[in-house]
Amino acid sequence: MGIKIYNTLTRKKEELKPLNNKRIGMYVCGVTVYDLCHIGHARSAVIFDMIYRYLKYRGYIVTYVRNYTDIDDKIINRSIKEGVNYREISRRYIEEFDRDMDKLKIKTPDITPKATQNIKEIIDMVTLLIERGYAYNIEGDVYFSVEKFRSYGKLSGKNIADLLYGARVEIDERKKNPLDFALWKKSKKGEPSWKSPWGEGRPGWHIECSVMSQKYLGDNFDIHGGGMDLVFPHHENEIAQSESATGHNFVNYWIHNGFVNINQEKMSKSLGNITTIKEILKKYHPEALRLFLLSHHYRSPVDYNEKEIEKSEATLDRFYSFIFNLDNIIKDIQPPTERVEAQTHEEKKVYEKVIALKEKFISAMDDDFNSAAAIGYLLDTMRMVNRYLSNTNPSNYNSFTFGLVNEARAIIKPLAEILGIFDSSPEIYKTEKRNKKLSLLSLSLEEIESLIKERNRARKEKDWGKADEIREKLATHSIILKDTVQGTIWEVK
RNA sequence: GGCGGCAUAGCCAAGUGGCUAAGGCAGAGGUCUGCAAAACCUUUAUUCCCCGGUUCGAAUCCGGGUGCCGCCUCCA
Repeated sequence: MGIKIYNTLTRKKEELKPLNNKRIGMYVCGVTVYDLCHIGHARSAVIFDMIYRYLKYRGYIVTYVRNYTDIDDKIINRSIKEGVNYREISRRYIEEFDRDMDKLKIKTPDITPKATQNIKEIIDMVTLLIERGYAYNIEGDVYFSVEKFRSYGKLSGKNIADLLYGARVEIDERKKNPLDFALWKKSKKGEPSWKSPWGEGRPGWHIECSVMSQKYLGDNFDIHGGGMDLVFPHHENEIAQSESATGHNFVNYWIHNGFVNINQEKMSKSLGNITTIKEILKKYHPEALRLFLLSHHYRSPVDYNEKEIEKSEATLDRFYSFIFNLDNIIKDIQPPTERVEAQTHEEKKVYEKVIALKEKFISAMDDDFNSAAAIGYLLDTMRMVNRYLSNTNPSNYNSFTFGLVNEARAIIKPLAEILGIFDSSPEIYKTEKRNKKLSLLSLSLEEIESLIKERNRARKEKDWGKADEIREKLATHSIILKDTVQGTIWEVK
């Protein structure tokens, strides 16, 4: 059994059958670069990054295209507001986007085209659509005629009559149908514009994705993705444009990710609850955000709040402690050359659990990328190994123990890499997390360390009162102390 | 008005016809510790919004009800 994908077009889970054997073309709508990216963008990026990584893990050769919409009303509005060229706005926010993606460990897609670099191709497709009778020019504005495309509405499950009935669209008397959408917009004075057969203007929003996907992936390709909200009208319009232009089927599998709410409310400018990636990463480790997002099925709506991401952070801590323990156990040991058979009932149980992880993980991911279930299996395995280790006296560790630990590490590592979490070394993770938290504190590193020294002097003299006093003082600054055999270590809560 | 989705423990969440209803957080008990913390172990839903039906068997399928949400306007 291969990978099954929920296809928005058919509303069913379907087995993935690529057009070209092991090759897969995947296009995901990127961002309009007019502002900082928020957690909703992060979700889409993380989800499709996970899908991209997983498809590659399963042996597919994926060509992943994600565009930048770098010309649009919103960009123009912002440039007018700030009194700078629109290119300055798009350049700035592309940079910000790339920085966010980098921090979230999003793999860079194979191709990241920009709309403004494809103006010639856009004009060509609009010309073709006019020639074929699907589009018409009115005083320099070119519209797509939805009535000409027979299956308009097939992706979103709507039809033209229903859409018109409840429509809140502005009526433009010049359009043949109120639902007709712009392929090319005549530019106003001072706006960015390109020469075209219809006069100076710029592309509409939908046409760029039709053009860029076709250019890099061909007339018909495998996967097209984006946020749930893009189903209508954006993706519906893409289908209309592309299928009208080529005369045949456009995309085989449509994948859409669910939305992120903030404290049970929809994110919106008017509510003032837009939570940017930047803001979140100031306080929390990027892997905590990834884990939070991937712990929910990609199609479900997700409610973001600080309590939830702190839970994810706690899980991450636990996981890295686990890896740290494993690493310590096998640190000074030569890896066993022969697999040692499990002897006791308990050994057999834990060994089977470890060996079964990979298959379970894959079967969860094969089933419409169920990363939440996959993470569950990972944590379940972790608990089983911990149980075995806690029931075994370190002095009784034998070649089975070392073999088991080795095997567990070898199985977990590549699976964690698919999710982009549990992927770092425990030391790096700890340092990154500590530095992040420390930057939010009023205490400096030196102050903390000198207080710890003072406390340890008091402890030596068994002055518990003073020692506890210092510990509490640090606690009020969110510094948690742990007295271990190796000495006192500290962490920022 | 049209189209679509969701409802599983205190909370988050997987599971869509049959093995003990994953996993996480919080709670309780324990190991460790000067006391803690962290880490680790154990434990926590006879039941899946309600009512009816199909079936040998339903959280899962069907019908009805209730509640929540999304899209139809720029939006990831």
